Amino acid sequence: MELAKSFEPAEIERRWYSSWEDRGFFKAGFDPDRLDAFCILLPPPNVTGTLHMGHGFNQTLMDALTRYHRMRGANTLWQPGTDHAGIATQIVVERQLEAKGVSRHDLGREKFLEKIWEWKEFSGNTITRQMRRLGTSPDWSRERFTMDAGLSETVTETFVRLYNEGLIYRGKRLVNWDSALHTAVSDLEVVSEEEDGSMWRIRYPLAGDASQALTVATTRPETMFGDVAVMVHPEDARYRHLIGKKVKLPLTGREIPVIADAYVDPDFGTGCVKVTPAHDFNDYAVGLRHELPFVSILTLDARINGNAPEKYHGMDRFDAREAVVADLDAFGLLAGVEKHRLKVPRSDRSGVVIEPMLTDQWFVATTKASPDGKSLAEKALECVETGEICFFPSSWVSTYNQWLNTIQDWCISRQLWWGHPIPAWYDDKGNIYVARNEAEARAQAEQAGYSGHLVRDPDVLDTWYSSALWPFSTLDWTPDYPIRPNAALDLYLPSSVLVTGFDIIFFWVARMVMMTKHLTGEIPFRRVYVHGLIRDAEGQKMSKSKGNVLDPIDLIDGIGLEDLVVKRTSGLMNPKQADEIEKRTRKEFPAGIPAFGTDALRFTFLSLASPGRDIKFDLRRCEGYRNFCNKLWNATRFVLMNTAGHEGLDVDSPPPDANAFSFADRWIASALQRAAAEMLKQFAEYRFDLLARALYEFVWNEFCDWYLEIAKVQLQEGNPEQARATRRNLLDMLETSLRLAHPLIPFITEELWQAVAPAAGRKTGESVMLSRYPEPRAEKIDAESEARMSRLKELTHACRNLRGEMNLSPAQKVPLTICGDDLADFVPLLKTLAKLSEVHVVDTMPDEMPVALAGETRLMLAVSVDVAAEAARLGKEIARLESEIVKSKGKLANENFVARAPAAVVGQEKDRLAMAEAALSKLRPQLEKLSRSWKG
RNA sequence: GGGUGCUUAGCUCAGUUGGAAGAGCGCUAGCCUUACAAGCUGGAUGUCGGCGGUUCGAACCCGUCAGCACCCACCA
Repeated sequence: MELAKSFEPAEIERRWYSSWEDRGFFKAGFDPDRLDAFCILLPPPNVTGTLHMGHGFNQTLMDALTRYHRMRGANTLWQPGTDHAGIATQIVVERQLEAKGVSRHDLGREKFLEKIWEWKEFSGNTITRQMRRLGTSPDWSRERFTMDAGLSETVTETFVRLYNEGLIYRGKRLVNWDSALHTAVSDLEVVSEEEDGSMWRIRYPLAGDASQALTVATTRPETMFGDVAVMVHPEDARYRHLIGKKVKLPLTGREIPVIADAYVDPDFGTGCVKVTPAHDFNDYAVGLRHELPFVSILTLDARINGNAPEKYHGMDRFDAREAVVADLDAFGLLAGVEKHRLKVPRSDRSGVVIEPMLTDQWFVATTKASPDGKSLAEKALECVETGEICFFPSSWVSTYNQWLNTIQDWCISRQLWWGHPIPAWYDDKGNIYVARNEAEARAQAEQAGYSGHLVRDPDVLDTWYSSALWPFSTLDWTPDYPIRPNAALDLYLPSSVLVTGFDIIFFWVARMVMMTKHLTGEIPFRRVYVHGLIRDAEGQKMSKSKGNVLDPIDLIDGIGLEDLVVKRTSGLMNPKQADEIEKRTRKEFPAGIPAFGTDALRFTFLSLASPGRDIKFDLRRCEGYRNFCNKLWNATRFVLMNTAGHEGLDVDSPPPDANAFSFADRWIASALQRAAAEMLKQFAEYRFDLLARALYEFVWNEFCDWYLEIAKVQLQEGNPEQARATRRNLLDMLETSLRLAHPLIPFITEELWQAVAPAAGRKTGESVMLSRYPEPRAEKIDAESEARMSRLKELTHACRNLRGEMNLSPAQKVPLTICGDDLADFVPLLKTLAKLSEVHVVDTMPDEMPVALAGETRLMLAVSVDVAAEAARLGKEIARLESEIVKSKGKLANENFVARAPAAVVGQEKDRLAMAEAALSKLRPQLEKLSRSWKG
């Protein structure tokens, strides 16, 4: 098999993925003989979405883990699937209809849902297709969708259970209302940003005495029609005498009481607060405390309703604000207005200002005790507290705890059409029947003595409700498990590790723990690995509107500048940004983006995955790791070129004579074991950055830089048995390295392994995926060979350094004279590594120049020398040694140091001093001789 | 208001029980040395954010200040 001269990823990737998938290599393992089970849940991406860098990163980590455990022989399941993403998907399809001038209401619910299903069918494979480009290895045959029949049944079943346990309830509550999307949203779906606004001061005249007035301060004057009180601090001397009196609500004439509540901060605003319980969360609490009425003054699309004076009916809330202010001013009731920075709550999805709105909604009671005595939140806290679930890095525990300790009930109903319908039916009188289906609901109603018409609740559930069930719903959980057997649940719940970004710890992680623990009694996963966000090279979040989005597929395949510009500037919400984005893109990527291939991209993600950090994605890193792939590629070419056609290299042929292996052969085997052990350790600790580095350093810095060069010498100068040993060792090291690297860079390793493994005597036709991950073998660690190797490296560096300092051309081979014991093994290697014409080992050094030191060994290159430059070089070195000696002596003279530091540290210091003094004693005479010859 | 993380070479970042600071990229000098110019060899570069403390010894532990980023709650 001939390898191309350089690594060309595109064709390789195309070939291998389908071969793996077709041969069923990703399928979940159910082998009872295997001891370990390893399971990862794919955080289900939006079914109609496209892959972004965050997915790429997240999935690369999961795939590395999955491939690793699979190769180590565990039963493995990477459970894939997609999410229906209620609001997001509905918005997309509504926009498409809008473009044709049709609204969802024109179509009606059923037709609209049909349209969404059509869109799902059309675009639903995009993201899973893209995942395949990343080389991911989930069990596609088990792919699930949150709205599959089975998963939907689980949604219904769990809803009914939780309702029957009193953990789901319906009630009229103040909720976050998105007036554009016409739905409630949960607390987590509201984002507050500081914005410029105004604070108006409005006089509320005292009832019966218009000469007196309380001045309230408000940022939302239009809500005054819903005011039911004015409150002051009970101790506030300015207003204490007015508590219990009434004021006249301007523009309406309605009389409302002045109440006292310690919630008021006397130093803020005017110290008088208007109380609007139906449109403000704090006021809502005040209203409950003081048993005030709740007056809602807005319609569901945020227009003024009939509870306000007629003049304002139907006005948009912001128009009403202006009108109210103007009218107050006209009546002389406006006391003033100031600019004011305030946090404005906006809907995460639509961007409109959230309106607290009193509506009937469904909630999960997160802090209410369940029948077994503990609330969902308590159980979720307990799982982490006991260590059943561990976070990596562990610092996320406090975030998790803090949220669960202050959690509010979770609003799970959405006034949308796309999602899981709520399994509740109502009779004429509004009685609720929660049931698995209409027949069951009817039975309940009849039992209650009602036989009339039942109406199903029109709402659907929050998308995150079904996501919270993901750990067991995807494993086809049934209510009668474990009576009804389910091997997948037996083996894969709890899953091993959840790999996710911190942005969904609340949305998803905490809720999975609450629901899974309560409903199945099991934790959903044993570990949570929390990674950072991928940002652009400047550390900015990637977003379409900033035009700084990178598409992982473009990094794999490459993209021309013009295509990239078009991609980044089309479909913008605000087309005005296009020019700026185009300019920046042209500046940042003047030549577009080259094709790096999947393996390079994966290796980059892994290398950047340091814990507790967001990632500034730098294309140059990607380039560096593509080069690494190329290095591996060419190292393989070298090995194959030098082994092809030789006999006795496969593992089944008799092993070479033990002493045919050199210390270098044993050293590289030892180094490989250390690398393998390091990889295992770092896999266990989720230090993907460190394991990528361990591999990189071994392959490039040890195997390629040193061993391959040494192997050249051994092949050329060794006897046939030694050459055979070297060839076997080359194949062995390389074959093992490829297995070691496979979970990180699956495509290139498979391609190369197919050529290397047969040469090494492993069966052909198989896949590196089916091979065993290298277990570190401690007996291969060879300290003596390592010591000899570091000696050789030291000598080589000394020679090269000398050459460099003397400006010798790499082409110029020079003779070396060297003084020391036990150098015989090194001579032939040194000749090649340091480009020497010959090497003389002598007992005493002749008086010639120049001389360098490697440890205590003196070496000399026999070349004519620029005496002045050489004197300067020696002088510099001597000065360095002298300062080292001063430092060491100082330390050793410190009684405290000698007395208190560990013996090993003191010993180390003594050695250091001895070495420096010995070196100095050799260099000083050298410099003297040099100066004499210079003068002479 | 509460909480978290970060600050190390020009850039991006490692530094795992405290023992004389590392990598990649970039820079620089020189090389097409038959695996690789996506490469090889040599070189330069740091008061480890500031200040205090603990210690024989601090990038690392403690305190404090500053800057940056983020999360949660939220003052009408």
